[in-house]
Amino acid sequence: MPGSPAPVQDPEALEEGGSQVVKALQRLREWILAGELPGGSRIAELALVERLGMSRTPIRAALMRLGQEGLLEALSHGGYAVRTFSEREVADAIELRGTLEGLAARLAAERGVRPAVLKIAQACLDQIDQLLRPGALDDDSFSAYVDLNARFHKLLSEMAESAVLAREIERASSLPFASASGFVGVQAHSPDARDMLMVAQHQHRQVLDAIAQREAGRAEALMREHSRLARHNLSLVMQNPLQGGMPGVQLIHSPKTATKPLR
Amino acid sequence: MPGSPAPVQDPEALEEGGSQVVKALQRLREWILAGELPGGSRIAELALVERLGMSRTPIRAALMRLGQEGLLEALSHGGYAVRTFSEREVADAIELRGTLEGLAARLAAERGVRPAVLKIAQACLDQIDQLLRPGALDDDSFSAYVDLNARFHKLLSEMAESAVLAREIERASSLPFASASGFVGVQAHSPDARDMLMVAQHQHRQVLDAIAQREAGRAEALMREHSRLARHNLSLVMQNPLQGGMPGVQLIHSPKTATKPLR
DNA sequence: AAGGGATAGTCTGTATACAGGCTTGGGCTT
DNA sequence: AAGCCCAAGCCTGTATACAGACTATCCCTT
Repeated sequence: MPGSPAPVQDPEALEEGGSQVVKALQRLREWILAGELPGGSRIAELALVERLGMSRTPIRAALMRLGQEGLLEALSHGGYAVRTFSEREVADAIELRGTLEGLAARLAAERGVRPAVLKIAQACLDQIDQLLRPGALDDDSFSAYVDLNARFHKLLSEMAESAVLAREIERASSLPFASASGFVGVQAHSPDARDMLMVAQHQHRQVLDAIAQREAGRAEALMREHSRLARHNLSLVMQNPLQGGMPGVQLIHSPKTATKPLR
Repeated sequence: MPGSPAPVQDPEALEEGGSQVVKALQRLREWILAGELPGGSRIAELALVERLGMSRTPIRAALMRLGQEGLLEALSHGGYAVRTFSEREVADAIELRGTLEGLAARLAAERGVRPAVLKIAQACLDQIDQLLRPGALDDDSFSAYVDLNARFHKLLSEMAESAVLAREIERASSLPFASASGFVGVQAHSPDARDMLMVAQHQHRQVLDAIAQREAGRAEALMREHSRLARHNLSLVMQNPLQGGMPGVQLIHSPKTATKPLR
């Protein structure tokens, strides 16, 4: 009998994170990327009811959303499983993001960008330059770089002033290893780290210049090429599986591991 | 008291369409594209409970999904509204699809396609040729063309053998006016109709040839250009708003109509 | 008369109950 | 001993109940 008073919303549950659905989304994403909920494992809603401390309804909503995001795989007979990715699928996802960002850069160049917006982006790049000064490359700098890099990429996607495209770029970047900043930390402690970031930063500058100069084709090509850095980092990780580089790596399986034995 | 027996699933409800969620999705899409549920109007779940004859749970699932598909807009204070699109947004969506299909064509050309698959695509184009023989252009032929055209585009997206990309192309084509076949019927009764289809068919042939010859750049450029036909049809519709061309046109508003007064 | 506040109605987010189906384990048969 | 059948348990899809919040209308005050 549902008549029991049952506080519909635990006050503490709302403390942060808005609705229960949002909270479930965040926690689930964390768990999947951290490797709890290992790749390929089926997700039982009831288990999540316990672990998340909420009812099935918001959990189901979160699972649906993660399914459409691509982090979960909808099983044919109902339910979800944590998805795994082949190296090629990850490479394709990176290529996809690069293509979309290239399109955004091209549209921005063709349509023109307000000087104020260009200024903001340039300021963002200036901050990155500060971080990359020789000898200032500690962990904090890396973390700051990741933030600024994400910000610059977001600014670029907004320059096209296309809600449709911006949304799709965000979608394509939702997989952590497809996102612009996903693999940056891979060689955080490699001596080559700074060199690669310098290359990336050069590309940032060139893209912004191309957009400012209304050189659409150049802007597009540059953004595509820029995404190849992530792909390079991907192959580094796969060849040399040193841990800790990135959340979610354990979801990438080598090609020979069967993709389908899930069920 | 929920103890009432309450047949959980009305047997008639299952007759066709699988689960209730799928049924709700189909009906809602129909209604939105047919112009019931006009653009901008808020969707009340309870009204749908009556009209769809099912409970709120599957309806909510369908609404969530349509929201992520882009046909509905999530309101800030909860609930959904039927989304409307500016002409530029539609043009961007078409450009997006063209870009993604271009990427698929390029990947297919780079990676190579099994001869058997190429044969199937060629057979598909042969069938379209048959339809386009002079003088055989009635409504049935148009309907058949739409089907074959959709099939060819789907074959192309599969040639890249990238699940990630195929999925994204399907997503980008989910808006009817962004899909490859969306605007085909626009000038069904125009004297120029056959001419344009001939152009499209020529591009189909060239793309397939480029892929077979492993000419990746050419394949990509051709698919992008191919999407410009849809964009041309879009501008035709907007200049000359003769009705009946396509389901969902009423969701496209002229740029001056405010986009935000929803709430 | 106009504006502000209070109240009632409606709606969404969440929790829970129920039914059918799939999976899994054990027992039986050959 | 191995394979098949049956039954029990769990799990998902669906329906419904409840509580907080927003909206809109109406009345009161200035």
